Amino acid sequence: MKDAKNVTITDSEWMVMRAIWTMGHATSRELIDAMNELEGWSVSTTKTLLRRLIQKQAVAQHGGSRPFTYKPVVGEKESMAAAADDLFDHMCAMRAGSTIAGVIQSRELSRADIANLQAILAEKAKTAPEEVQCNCLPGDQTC
Amino acid sequence: MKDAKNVTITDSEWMVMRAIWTMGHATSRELIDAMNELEGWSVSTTKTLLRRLIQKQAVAQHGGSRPFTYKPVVGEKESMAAAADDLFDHMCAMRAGSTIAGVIQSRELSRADIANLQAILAEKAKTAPEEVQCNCLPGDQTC
DNA sequence: ATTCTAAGTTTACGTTTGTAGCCTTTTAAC
DNA sequence: GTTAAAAGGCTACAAACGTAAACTTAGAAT
Repeated sequence: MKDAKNVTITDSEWMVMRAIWTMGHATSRELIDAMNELEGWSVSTTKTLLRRLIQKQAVAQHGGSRPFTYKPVVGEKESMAAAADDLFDHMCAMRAGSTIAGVIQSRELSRADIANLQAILAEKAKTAPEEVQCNCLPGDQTC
Repeated sequence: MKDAKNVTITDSEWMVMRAIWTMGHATSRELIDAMNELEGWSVSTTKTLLRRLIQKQAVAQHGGSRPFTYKPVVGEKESMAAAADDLFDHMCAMRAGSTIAGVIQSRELSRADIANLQAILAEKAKTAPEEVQCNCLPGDQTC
């Protein structure tokens, strides 16, 4: 799998990627129909997005003749991690904790998810610093 | 404080907001200097971003005469929560857990942050479902 | 009162994004 | 073999973004 870190997927493209990831592989027809149903997009819109995704090598065309099959090149998990990292990179490091707290509260998580997070936190607690510094401006300060 | 949900802050604008949030309030001069040091931006660039932030009412101008003082209208915490929610809204609900796990692992968290997250998780565990459904396509399926 | 300068305002411009129409090949059907 | 319907490709176009130059006005200094 290609490194998702180097591919920036836009909001609209993200919708197409979700469909492809879920389907595993799909023809343009299937994607066009799915996007039409999901987002109300016209045929052209999905085609354009698909083309752009191929251009940025997030998706690849397979099969020698029409209709081609389209498959993801970047993984879902990696792409999501990259997007999340990107977001948190833009935010104050000091506030990451409370932002994560908000996300956890607002999302549905399975028992397994929660157990996993608890394990990670327990491990992380061992080496956690007393404070995290604000990294918004040069020099130390609190935001 | 204005509802951050209704204001979309772009990546560049986000940098300016961080500075304003951290400073609490600032003159354009202070912001221009900070952005120049932080991002290497020209005077004009910071001025443009500031204007756009005022336009979308994320920042307000204060004081009757020059130089004006600029203050945040939207809160940092709310804006971060809105941005995070926006991100997770675009992702498969089924993968939220592992994405959060990735974030927690890659970010620095204070002891207090961790304790807080643990408390939230303990509470959430009480009513957690066995599974979270994929919500990428119409109809049930797994991605 | 005049002038200089910092602060603020207008305009600009290439790129990306969201959204979509139209043209051109294939393949499938007759 | 000719034709119609898909699939694919090319073009378009307004809005948003990132980045910045040029112009104008209001205080500050003389």
